[in-house]
Amino acid sequence: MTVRTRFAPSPTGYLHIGGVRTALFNWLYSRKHGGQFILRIDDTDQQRNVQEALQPILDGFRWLGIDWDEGPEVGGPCGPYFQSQRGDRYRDAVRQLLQAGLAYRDYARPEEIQAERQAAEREKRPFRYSRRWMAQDDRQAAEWESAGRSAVIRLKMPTEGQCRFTDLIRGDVAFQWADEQDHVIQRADGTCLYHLASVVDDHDFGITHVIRAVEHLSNTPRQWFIAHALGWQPPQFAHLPYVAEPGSTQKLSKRKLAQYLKNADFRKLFEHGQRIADRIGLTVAADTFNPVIVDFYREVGYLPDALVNYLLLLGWSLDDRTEDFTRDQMIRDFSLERVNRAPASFDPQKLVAFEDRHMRSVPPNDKAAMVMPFLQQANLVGDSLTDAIRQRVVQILEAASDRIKVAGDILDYDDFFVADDQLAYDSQAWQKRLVKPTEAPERLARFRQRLATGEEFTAEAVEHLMQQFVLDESIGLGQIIHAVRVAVTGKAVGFGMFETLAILGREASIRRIDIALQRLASAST
RNA sequence: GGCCCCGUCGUCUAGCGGUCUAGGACACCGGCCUUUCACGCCGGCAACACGGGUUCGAGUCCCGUCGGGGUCACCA
Repeated sequence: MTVRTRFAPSPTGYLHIGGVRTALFNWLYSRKHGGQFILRIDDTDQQRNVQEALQPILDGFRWLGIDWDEGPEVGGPCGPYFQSQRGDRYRDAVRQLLQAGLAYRDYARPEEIQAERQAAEREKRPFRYSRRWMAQDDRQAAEWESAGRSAVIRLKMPTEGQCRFTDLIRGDVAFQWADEQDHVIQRADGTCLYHLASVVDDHDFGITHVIRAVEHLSNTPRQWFIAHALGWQPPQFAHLPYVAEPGSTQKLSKRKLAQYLKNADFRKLFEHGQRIADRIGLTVAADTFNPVIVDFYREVGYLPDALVNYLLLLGWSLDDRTEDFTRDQMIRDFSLERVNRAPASFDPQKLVAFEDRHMRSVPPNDKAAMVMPFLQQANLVGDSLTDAIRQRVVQILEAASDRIKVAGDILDYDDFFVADDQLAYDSQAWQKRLVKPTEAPERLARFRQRLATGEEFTAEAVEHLMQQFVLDESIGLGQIIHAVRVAVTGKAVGFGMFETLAILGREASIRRIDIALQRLASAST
């Protein structure tokens, strides 16, 4: 039998990182076994604009390189893949359940159920609905209806024995039927609920393995019951541990951003992203610009492969040392047996380490392509890219090497793209390197004269020049280099000084030093 | 509270009865390198929740305790 797995997001407008991991494991499992991965949209309870709320999710998966064989935008033989369009199918199933006597029409009012529940609580016994308003036949139903009542359909769950099944991750599990409820599967208005819909879809789509978060483990008995009641063999189940908060064992939530920001590592991750977002004028939407949501990583220029690689290792491992996986390797090596049972907490530092490592292996031209949109959005380069700009970007990338961890980090080197007289100076660096050392301006002026001489203006040539200058002045390299750096980049830190000057070129370097000297002169008068 | 799940360094994990004085990675702390920031290299700190069993032998099996978490909808 062909392996068929699925991921069933509800259209909420954002892709949660825990959801991505679940989807990834499903995708990997299907790819590993030469099967299919299906995307189904759980919009049974959605009144909002589904398409609009779905787009970010589909975009997220595409960006991550998690493709689906059937589902929205690609179709497939089992469609429609939107639950909102499958109501008739669900109602057929409910009818079948009713006929088989495994579901019933319940005419209880919500407050009546509530009263029973409270009574049970008061008496400290587990609640289970009495079936007081279960219609025995059509006559009784008609009677209650004429009394102004309406019916929901409930499952007629077993009251004794247990539900047993083998979970591919957790092993044998058992639940007492007596602890289960007669869950509602269809509302009075005829719409059906998640559990029913999910079981019907899994069957209709030929899903063989349901790989989902452990939150669903306790839902499994009722779904198991529905499947059997409909005469179907339930799929295999595999319940993944949830992804926990940084530094905690609680489930990661997209609603607790403010709380997570108290965690230093999480905050650093967020603020780094936020700086980039500010620079490109990204209107930061509070509910999606959040490291718990995938959009965050795409917007600031993370590598999808790094995110995926990190997520892969959150709850799964191959052995005691392998950490870096290409897509092919992860497909080859993935297995449910090696999924962990304990929750794994989201560690921003480790994610960044993966990003860093993956970024190192990106060829310069690819990196340039990644970085270009950020320069454009920050208005540092125009929409049409000239060869000169491309060349400069590649030079910067080479000089910066692994200092650029995410594509948006290119903005740390904005000084290479602004006009010489528009350069912004870090005031602390300015003070420390140009104002406080009283001899700095004059020395800088002398160095500027040297820069104007010589033939070539390569990094090597500039280095030579500076070494000679230091000898002649009988000073250490540090006594000139910092002043030059602040003068030409405005910043206290950067990559190699000689590369910096070479990329800037002789003309701009000299002009920037002149501008800095003028500023110094006018400030001291 | 009922039911269920989980419990190895700060974090992700390896470990499927002896080779574990518990291995790797990230982080952290030193040192080296160095024009800054990084990188790199070298070194270091750091864990089997606890208590009983079983066994010649337990991180590994069993029971209990404690701790953490999930879930208990006419949400998905």
